[in-house]
Amino acid sequence: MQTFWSKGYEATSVDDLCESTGLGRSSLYAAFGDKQALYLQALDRYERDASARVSAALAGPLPIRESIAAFLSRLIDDITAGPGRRGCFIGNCSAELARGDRDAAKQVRRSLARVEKVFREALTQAKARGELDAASNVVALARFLTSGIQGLRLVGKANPDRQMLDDIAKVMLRSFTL
Amino acid sequence: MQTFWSKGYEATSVDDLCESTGLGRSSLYAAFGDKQALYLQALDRYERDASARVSAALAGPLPIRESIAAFLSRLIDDITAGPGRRGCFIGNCSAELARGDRDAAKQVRRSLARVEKVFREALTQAKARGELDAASNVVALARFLTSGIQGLRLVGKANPDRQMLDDIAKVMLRSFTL
DNA sequence: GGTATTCTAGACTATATAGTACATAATTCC
DNA sequence: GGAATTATGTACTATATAGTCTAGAATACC
Repeated sequence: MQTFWSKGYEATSVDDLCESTGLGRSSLYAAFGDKQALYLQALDRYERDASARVSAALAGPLPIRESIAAFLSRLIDDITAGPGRRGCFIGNCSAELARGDRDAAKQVRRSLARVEKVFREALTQAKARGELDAASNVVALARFLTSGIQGLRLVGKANPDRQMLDDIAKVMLRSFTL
Repeated sequence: MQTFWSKGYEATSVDDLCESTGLGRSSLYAAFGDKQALYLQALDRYERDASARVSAALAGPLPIRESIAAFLSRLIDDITAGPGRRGCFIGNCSAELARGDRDAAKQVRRSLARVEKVFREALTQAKARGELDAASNVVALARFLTSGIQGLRLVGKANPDRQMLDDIAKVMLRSFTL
């Protein structure tokens, strides 16, 4: 997963995968099928990790706006201080899948929908608690967040500048004031 | 440019480029240098086109919020009805190449900065005309738009669903009310 | 019109890559 | 402990690819 995430599908060779997994070629093919199958499994693993992270960030007792602010702040930490310039694996896949890989496209849609759902549910609860305007469209807000994260990670990949990313997050957060 | 845009760097072969340009191999190499040089030139061309499009969209007599709304609407038209699933060439490059190619990463930063600048200048003028809150941070707003477009194009690439993209644009626009 | 220069097509080279075959090593199971 | 099964290392195949080279066509120049 790390290797595909860092290098992308096309730029990752099976030899790279053997090295990063420590497996021989035969074992790799026996365990995961071909390169594309392994890619999809890596993507699946990433999806679970990522949606769990979002879920955990929103689960606390804090008001939703604070939770989202903390989540975005940690995201920016990761972009600027993490093992740089990898972006979001799902976003990378979406960008690269111009190749015409229908399976990968389907999985990207599923992953994005899953993240959107986590946001939507948290926002729905927050709205019920009165933390959001009663007229708020939680579906639209969840979609906005999902897309916004992709934007942050993508521009942050090319230019991991905290001030810039903080600016973006700050404007995003204004959509979640009561 | 079209070919690199549609297929990405790694997935585009020199044969593909010969076919789409109608040039033979020798002519291609003579005219543009190697594959990477041609890629950077294609990216440069895209940057000029894209920033000119943004510039034109914001130049009219309409209030800035209307201009941005119209721009986003046309962007969504393009994502949903255009020759599908290509995303933004700059964003694709950021996703694919920011990993190792320093030149490409630099050009992506420059392109994003150029778009940001176009937004910033238009927003500054709009603010002076009283179309934005006097306390607006036009730099942050410009960055937010630049990033937001990347997000739209990226999620729209995987899932060119107008309703979803309209939802996102709607929330984005709320940041530009007086 | 003929020579010099530039351009172009396609063969060619060297290399990298995905996937397979097969022999050997490890493990299981009785 | 030994046979049967499973896992693994490595050589191999077929193919694709970036970039070069050369012979010949097109063009420019006088």
